[in-house]
Amino acid sequence: MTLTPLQQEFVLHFGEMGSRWGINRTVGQIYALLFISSAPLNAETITDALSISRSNTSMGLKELQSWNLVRLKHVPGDRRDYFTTPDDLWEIVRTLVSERKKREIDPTLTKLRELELQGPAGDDYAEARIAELREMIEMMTGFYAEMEKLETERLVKLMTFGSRIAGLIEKTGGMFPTLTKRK
Amino acid sequence: MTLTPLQQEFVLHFGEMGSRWGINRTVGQIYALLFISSAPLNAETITDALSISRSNTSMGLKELQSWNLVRLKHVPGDRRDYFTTPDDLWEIVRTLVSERKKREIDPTLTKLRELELQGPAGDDYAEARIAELREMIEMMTGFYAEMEKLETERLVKLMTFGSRIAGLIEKTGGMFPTLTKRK
DNA sequence: CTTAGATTTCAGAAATTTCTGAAATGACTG
DNA sequence: CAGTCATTTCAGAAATTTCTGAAATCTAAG
Repeated sequence: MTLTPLQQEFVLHFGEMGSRWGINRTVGQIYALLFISSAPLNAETITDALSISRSNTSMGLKELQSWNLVRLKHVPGDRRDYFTTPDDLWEIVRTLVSERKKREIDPTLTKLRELELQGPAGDDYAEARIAELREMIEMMTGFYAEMEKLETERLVKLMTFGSRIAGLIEKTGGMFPTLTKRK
Repeated sequence: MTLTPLQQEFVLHFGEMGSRWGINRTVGQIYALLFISSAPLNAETITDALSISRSNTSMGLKELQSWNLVRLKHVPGDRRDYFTTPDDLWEIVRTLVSERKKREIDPTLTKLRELELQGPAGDDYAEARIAELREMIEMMTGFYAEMEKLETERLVKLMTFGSRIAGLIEKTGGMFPTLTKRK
């Protein structure tokens, strides 16, 4: 398969960006290619579209699968595996956020709690700082847990009118007295 | 300077995590060390607390400065540079988010717009996909721009009562008619 | 059971990133 | 403006990550 110039440039860009994230260039390229392909692709096709080795493709796909970022499809009468990305961009974003949280945030939260449990270490400042950090992460993950429950439609509304919401808070003292009275 | 076991473990953890982000181990460790130190530290101190080379410390600090994650202080009568992290965790988070946006999101948005301007490339699916992605990123960065304006206090409220807000949207038809009538 | 894809694994090669020590630069002090 | 201390730069060394080709494994079909 030969890529159109548009595809080519898109794929290369995501390869570059991939490195700024935690993922490597090839994985970024594979993902980008699947993302802009209307039909599922098999490993062979990816391999020659990106001019990489077959084994590299295999590892890249494995990595993407471990992130839940690609879907496996089967074409009747063909026993090769075909891959796609979900059509729904929101689904993709949700997956991305949730996986990054799992890998980047959760282990840290666990570690911080662990450190706190080890009890007073005679280093008040460090202890206070760790507690403070843990509390902030807990607040943010708590918020995230709530957001996670919302359907796409409401999330879009929230984002589209985001800022007004904050102003709105001030006007809801009656509904949520604890909300405006706190602190 | 010798680290307490608590500091040691904290620093090592952030070194590890650093790699899962885009930053390297040493940079993560330097940041972690500054974060849990009550007073500003100079390069020499960091160098021997972490057992790394002086030049590595210099490069790490430079990197952290380019991220705006670290503040330079001066101790009267001492001409060495001293470094700290901001006391306010919210400030740190804001910086982090804004820098990551600048490095990870903005260049992609620019690239996508650029690709769209190159005009019809006879690849309808890819073009549609790119437009869709651009729109989503625009919505999210728009939302972010609004959030950025909020003071900490309101942000905390928003996060603490996050989920209820979404429910609230439904009840504000009178205030924001376009909000509930859309689509 | 055998054969023919298809995919995965893995050890080493290649590429990239990180780290170091030495030298260069900068900047304050007497 | 010479001397001292602090910081930065940089070329090469060391470490790590990524990639490849060959071999191993897996799976469906005959």
